[in-house]
Amino acid sequence: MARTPFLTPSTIADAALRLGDREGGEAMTMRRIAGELGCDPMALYRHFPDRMALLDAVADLALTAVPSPDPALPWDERLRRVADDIRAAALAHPGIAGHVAARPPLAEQGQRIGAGVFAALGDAGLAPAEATRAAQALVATIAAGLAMAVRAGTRDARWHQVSDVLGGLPSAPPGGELHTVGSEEQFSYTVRLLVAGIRAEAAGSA
Amino acid sequence: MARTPFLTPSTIADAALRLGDREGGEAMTMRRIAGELGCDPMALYRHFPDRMALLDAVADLALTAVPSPDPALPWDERLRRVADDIRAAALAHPGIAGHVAARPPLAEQGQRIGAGVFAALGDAGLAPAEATRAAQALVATIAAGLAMAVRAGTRDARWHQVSDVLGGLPSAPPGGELHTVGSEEQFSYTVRLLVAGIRAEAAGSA
DNA sequence: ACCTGAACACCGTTCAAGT
DNA sequence: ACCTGAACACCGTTCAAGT
Repeated sequence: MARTPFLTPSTIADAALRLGDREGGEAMTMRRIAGELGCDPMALYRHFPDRMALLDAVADLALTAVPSPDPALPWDERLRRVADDIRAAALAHPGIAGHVAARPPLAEQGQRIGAGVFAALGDAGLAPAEATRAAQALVATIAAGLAMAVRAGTRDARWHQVSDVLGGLPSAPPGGELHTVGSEEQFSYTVRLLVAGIRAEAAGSA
Repeated sequence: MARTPFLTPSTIADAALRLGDREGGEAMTMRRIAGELGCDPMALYRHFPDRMALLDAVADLALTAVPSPDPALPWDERLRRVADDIRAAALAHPGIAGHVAARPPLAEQGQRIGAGVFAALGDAGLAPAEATRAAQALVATIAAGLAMAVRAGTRDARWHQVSDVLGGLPSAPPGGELHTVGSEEQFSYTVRLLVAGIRAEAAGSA
């Protein structure tokens, strides 16, 4: 009676995302996802080769909320916005955010967003080969910032020590000025640094 | 007879690192680390509160090979070198490299290296509060590049698709020019972009 | 003080059937 | 074609003893 009539990759990913939202990332086991759907754990293996592939699909699903970069905006604004949007979309689903950070999705949504990033870098004046490298750098940076946010937001107290460690060094600033590790401000700052580097690169090769 | 007389955090971390080097990261379970030492798995809990804390110690141990940045060098050269050195030290121990990337060590070695980074950023002309933010950005970038290298180097075929995906976009470069995801070149390029951004930031606030 | 051993409450995944 | 159920080979960790 607790069984759903259909089982598709999409209904499975939906159920897993829902479960992760409700009970956290560690709850997303094959057994408990199956429980959410009212089916046997093994039924999932008909639609995904293994657990990682299932989580990849959930991660991609979470990125549907990210708008495609608007070509009417300046390229640097587009890059900064897409970074913020990816961060926000991932953190809206804390259960899968860690997976998004650890394995940037390359499925449907990932490719859509990647194309927007690539176009923005082209408009920045980078040649295709440079744009590819810069896109990888940007993906890595977004992933890293997101990973920090995920851990800072959950129970990794170690991350609060980063500020303490740096703050304890000679000539450190008064504590109040520190940006929290994983904060939106710190994320935006890092992306801004990278975008400034891209601008310098584009100017250098122009 | 297969038992070691002493069990200390240091001998445990050594054994775990050795095991990881020999049999890979997944082999570093409490049970198998204990097997390497010839002791009961529960004996490890007398020296570490849980598995994560043990792996943190192993990760920090792997960073002993990273030289402290040489203050005689220009600040940007110092930053680029320490990034390369961290990457090399982590990849020299593939079993723990993923953990270094996922949880940048904050213990003894991490603090030593962090102090060197902070000093270099001060020499770049950044005020302490800015240097703290930039140091966090650099740590995030190194961690992200390292994470890419770890996955590209092991069995995550998905990562080779990144180039394919970007390469399949309109106006993509000829395939041969692409830097492999996770390569040393791509890592250095990303760090270089960030350092260029830091330089721009320092110039702007000078 | 330090280590052990059995047990608890789980995992992902394979395999042989079921309908 | 699609799903099930039992089983395999593991996990991290708690708890009550041992020496």
